[in-house]
Amino acid sequence: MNIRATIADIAKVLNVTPATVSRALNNHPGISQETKKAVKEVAEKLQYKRNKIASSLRSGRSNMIGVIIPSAAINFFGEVVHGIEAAAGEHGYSVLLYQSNELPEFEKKGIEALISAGVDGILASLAKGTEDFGHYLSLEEHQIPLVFFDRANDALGIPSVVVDDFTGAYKATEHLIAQGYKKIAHISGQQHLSIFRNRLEGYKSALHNADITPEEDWIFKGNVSIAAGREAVKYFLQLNHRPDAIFAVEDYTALGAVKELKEQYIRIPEDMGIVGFANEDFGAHITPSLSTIDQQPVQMGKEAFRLLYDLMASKRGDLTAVRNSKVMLEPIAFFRQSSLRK
Amino acid sequence: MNIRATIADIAKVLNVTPATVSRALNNHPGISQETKKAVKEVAEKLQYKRNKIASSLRSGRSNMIGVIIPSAAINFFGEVVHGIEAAAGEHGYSVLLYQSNELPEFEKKGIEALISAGVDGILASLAKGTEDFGHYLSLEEHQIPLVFFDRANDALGIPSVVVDDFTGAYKATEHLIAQGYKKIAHISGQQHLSIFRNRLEGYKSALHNADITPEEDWIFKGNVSIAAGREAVKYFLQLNHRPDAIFAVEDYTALGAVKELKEQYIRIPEDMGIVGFANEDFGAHITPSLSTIDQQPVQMGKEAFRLLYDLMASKRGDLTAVRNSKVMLEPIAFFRQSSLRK
DNA sequence: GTGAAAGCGCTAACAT
DNA sequence: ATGTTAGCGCTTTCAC
Repeated sequence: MNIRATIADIAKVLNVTPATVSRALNNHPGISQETKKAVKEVAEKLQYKRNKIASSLRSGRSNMIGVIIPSAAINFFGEVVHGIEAAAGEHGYSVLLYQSNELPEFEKKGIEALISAGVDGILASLAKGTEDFGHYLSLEEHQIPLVFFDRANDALGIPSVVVDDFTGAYKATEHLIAQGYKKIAHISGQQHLSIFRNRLEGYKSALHNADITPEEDWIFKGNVSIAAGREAVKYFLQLNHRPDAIFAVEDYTALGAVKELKEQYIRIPEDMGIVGFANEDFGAHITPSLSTIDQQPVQMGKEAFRLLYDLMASKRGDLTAVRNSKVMLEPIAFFRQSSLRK
Repeated sequence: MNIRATIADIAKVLNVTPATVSRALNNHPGISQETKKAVKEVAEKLQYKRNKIASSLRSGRSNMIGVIIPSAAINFFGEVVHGIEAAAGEHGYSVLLYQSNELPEFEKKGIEALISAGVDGILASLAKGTEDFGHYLSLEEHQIPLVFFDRANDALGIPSVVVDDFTGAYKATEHLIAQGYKKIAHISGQQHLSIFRNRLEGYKSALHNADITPEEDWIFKGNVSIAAGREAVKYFLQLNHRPDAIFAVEDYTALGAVKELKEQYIRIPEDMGIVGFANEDFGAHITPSLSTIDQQPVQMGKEAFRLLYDLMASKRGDLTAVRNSKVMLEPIAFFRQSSLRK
């Protein structure tokens, strides 16, 4: 069986037309059960596999979606992709993956590649540095639906799936307060990404509700990286009113903070409590193990696909229904050694 | 510009035929320079993008390759993918990524999906559990070239790119000997994967060359996981001649060992030296930091693509030239706290 | 150096 | 319930 069987081959065997075979294979309504059965049997016997290329060309749909992630090396995104793949698979969609490597130029190239690969829709999580969204907006012209997950920008009116960052940050901060920490600092991220802004707000709100007025100095605006975590710690340690706890916007930043603190022989959690965000794999393995907020990545992937699926279905129709829709997932707290001093 | 420009549109503007435009765009020899220039200018102006679907259908080539990895969450594979993407991009190829999640069934599904997506070639790294290679061998029937990277099986006669595992293991073991460890154990992996077998051999060889005769007990055959590392340690610790160092087949296994040792209050590296393999991200972050062997993942990805590229080029031609070709990369040692006691 | 014509494999109007 | 026909956009003989 060296050459692939086509619809015509099946048609010939059964003395029907290719159109009938196509319809049978696609479970069209107006085809008799017997014909469907017969067609499928022959297809099986001939090891027929649908030629997606031809199908796409004719139908204008590819049953492929594109996914753009900053980096597959970040565990969280790997998990989201699992969720996406699971949901996509259920609906007969394949997933094309692209890594932006946190670079806007790569993002742009990725989008172009996905467009010309003929994907029916795109799921994306923004690179940290992306501030110009032109390449994303261009998808509209191509009638290719787009859904953001995790790293979204609310101002664009593009549907998104995120964890409830505000609540997550609130929980983290509240927990540090409950552990008896008094001067809780925050290492924040790029403010053009909604998720980072919302975490900052959640942090502020928790302090406010506990009648704590944060010093200006307690908020360090970094760029979300191990290095930023280290810098932030250096900065905090030379303050007059040195903080006694840090809520970091994200686990890698928290990791940088932990490393720096250890090198400076500051005890965690005794002298400084730490909570991160994202529940990255390494958090459970480092010493002390890292408290963090889980973002339900698999669930996030599934929801993101579901949203995109609806958009693709209603493509030429009522887009406004899903416009601006935003799915929020509940964050789950994992408190470990780095913040448990009681 | 809502609807995509086609070759026919360009042809109309220039009063030539679509065939000429196609040839100009593809830099065919028998087309005048002026025509090429004119065509390309109009294409630019009309924002023409080649419809890859149509192109694929007609030419039988898609300029896409598929990559199957066990898990994007394993850092190493993410890096390899970077390398693949870089090399592929240079040659105008896009990359379709599939995660097998270490499950042979998913591997099979992935291959089928990639075939029907019309990829021109496949790069794959085997799932740990894969022992039946039928789905890979079926690619031959489809004339789709295949190259393994990292997790290969030599017996299949399929070209592969791997790090020189023997030498890497040798270096790791030699280093432990140099650090004064006397009873060096090895946690091994599934023996049907060449890389794991070769690491075992490298380990044995280094011991042999140092006139150390390994006890039978010192080799623990695990399944490459954190859990396996823990089990191995439990096993080693109850031996009469308890080992004083462990060379683990891979970093996650080493991590399991480290965790277990720490829980049992056995000091690393004083009482037990540890070396892993793969240079996973977390290795630099845990305490103590993990000694390991880097596999040059980016380079590996680039080489793998290059091999596949050659295979795709010589598709109908002389396949035997590249048959069985095996690229070996030099492993690079990173010795950190977990094995440095001098 | 360029044109004419055919067709990759499939699907979707329009018939019947 | 099925057949007929046409064509998605491109590439590739075969002409000239």
